[in-house]
Amino acid sequence: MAGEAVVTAPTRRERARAATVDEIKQTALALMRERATTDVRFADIARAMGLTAPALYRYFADRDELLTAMIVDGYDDLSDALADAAAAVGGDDLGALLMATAEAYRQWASQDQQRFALIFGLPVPGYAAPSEGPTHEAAKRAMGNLEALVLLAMSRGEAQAPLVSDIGPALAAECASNPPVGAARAIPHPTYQAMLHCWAMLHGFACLEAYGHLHAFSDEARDELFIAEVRLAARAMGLPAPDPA
Amino acid sequence: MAGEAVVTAPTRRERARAATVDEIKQTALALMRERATTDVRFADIARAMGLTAPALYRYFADRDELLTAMIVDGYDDLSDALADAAAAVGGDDLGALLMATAEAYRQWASQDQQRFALIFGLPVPGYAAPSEGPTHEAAKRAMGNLEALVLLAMSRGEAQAPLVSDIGPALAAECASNPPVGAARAIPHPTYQAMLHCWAMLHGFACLEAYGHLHAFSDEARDELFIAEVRLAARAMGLPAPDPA
DNA sequence: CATCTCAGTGATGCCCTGTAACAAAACACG
DNA sequence: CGTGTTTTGTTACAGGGCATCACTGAGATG
Repeated sequence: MAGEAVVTAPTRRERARAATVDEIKQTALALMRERATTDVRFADIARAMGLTAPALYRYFADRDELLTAMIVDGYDDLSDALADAAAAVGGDDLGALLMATAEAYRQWASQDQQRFALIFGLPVPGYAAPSEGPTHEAAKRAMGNLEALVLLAMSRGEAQAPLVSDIGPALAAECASNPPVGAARAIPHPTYQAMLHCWAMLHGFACLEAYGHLHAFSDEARDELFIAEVRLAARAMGLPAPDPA
Repeated sequence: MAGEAVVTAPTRRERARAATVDEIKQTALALMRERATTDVRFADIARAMGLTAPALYRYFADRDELLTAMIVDGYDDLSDALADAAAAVGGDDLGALLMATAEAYRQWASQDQQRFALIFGLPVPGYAAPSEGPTHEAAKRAMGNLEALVLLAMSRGEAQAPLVSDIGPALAAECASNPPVGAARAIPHPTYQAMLHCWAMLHGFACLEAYGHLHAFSDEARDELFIAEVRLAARAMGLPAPDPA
């Protein structure tokens, strides 16, 4: 019976539906931010939208399904934020690119604590993340941004030897045979290792700051600290040290 | 009426009560681990203990109160784990001390994901962290361990110049006047900065690993990676590079 | 023994999730 | 325009967790 009209333009109804789905996600996010929690009540979302709770089940089978959708959105948004930041620099200065990407990661985490927690934190109470699912995608994409930077540096001949050159056998084997990220094969292992170092530092800083564990410092001090840390990481990777943004 | 017997030894009843309080927390933790969630149901805890739910309200006014207690315990336990790891090394080798402390942090996060999330993640659903409360304590204590190491290195004359020596004015001012951690005043600012770098890296690695975002690597590769990262951080701080554990 | 305190229970109210049966609006088409 | 279908939303309800209350029984106290 049905099965034909798949490629046609979205009908009026489909557009309305998509808008509602979006409104639900936005409302849920707003509630998360307001309550500083990733634990959203379906009933509250509905109330905030002037609906009754069961209505939402027309759009999401489950509370988990909503969360999954929001997590996927989060991936995309973070990816976009990083890409946009890099694009805004214009492709010239490698150090500036790194700094902009790092700063974008940091900003995103701080301004979107809830989504950051959704993506990188423990699974939300009831939510069981599909194992081997989108979680790995997030990690790969985040790393992918750094990776692109390093590849660019190598192709330009601006990359220098990373600070630590020894590397364990298991890590070397895995990077060569089954690289965790796309083009890892083309990156020298020590450099790859330094990239992971950079990511860990970046992620750690973002977590600590986003969750308020760095609030003993003023905003300015945190900014300075972050810049210095990115410069340090750049040095570890053998990339040119970025200027303070 | 009452108000005298405060310093006396705990009575039989008090001991029983303390034991029950402890059993409740242990049971809750076991359930968290089992279900891979920080969301514990009061009813389930009671069931697991052979009680009915209302009985727990004799010991904790609230689900939040239980969580708060568990968070505080978590701080202490993490602190202890780090201190124990350092103590087990015996005070000789500075590099080994750093490696042991770092490894303890990592281990604790991985083996105790739920408590790690409890301490360093977003506040649990209902729980509103008292601003300026125990959260800062956790951060200070974690940093305190690194701090002690650096101070030890300095007193022994084993500390070298950190890799990045420039430091921003705001950070310098705050370290001097109102140090976020105890003895920061006595530590050169660039070294202090490198310490924070180390902590961020450590925390980031712990988070990524504990929450499964590093599972693209085998256990061995992760071990090697971690060792390399700690050595890199040691170098950044101007400490002697630790041998692989 | 009489009394008091406290751990624990069953019953209860409230709220949230998710399902089911039903009403009404939007749409499709003769 | 009118009729039948799809979609959206509603109310009603079962299931379960949180938290309170009034009550019982056991252990401590005089």
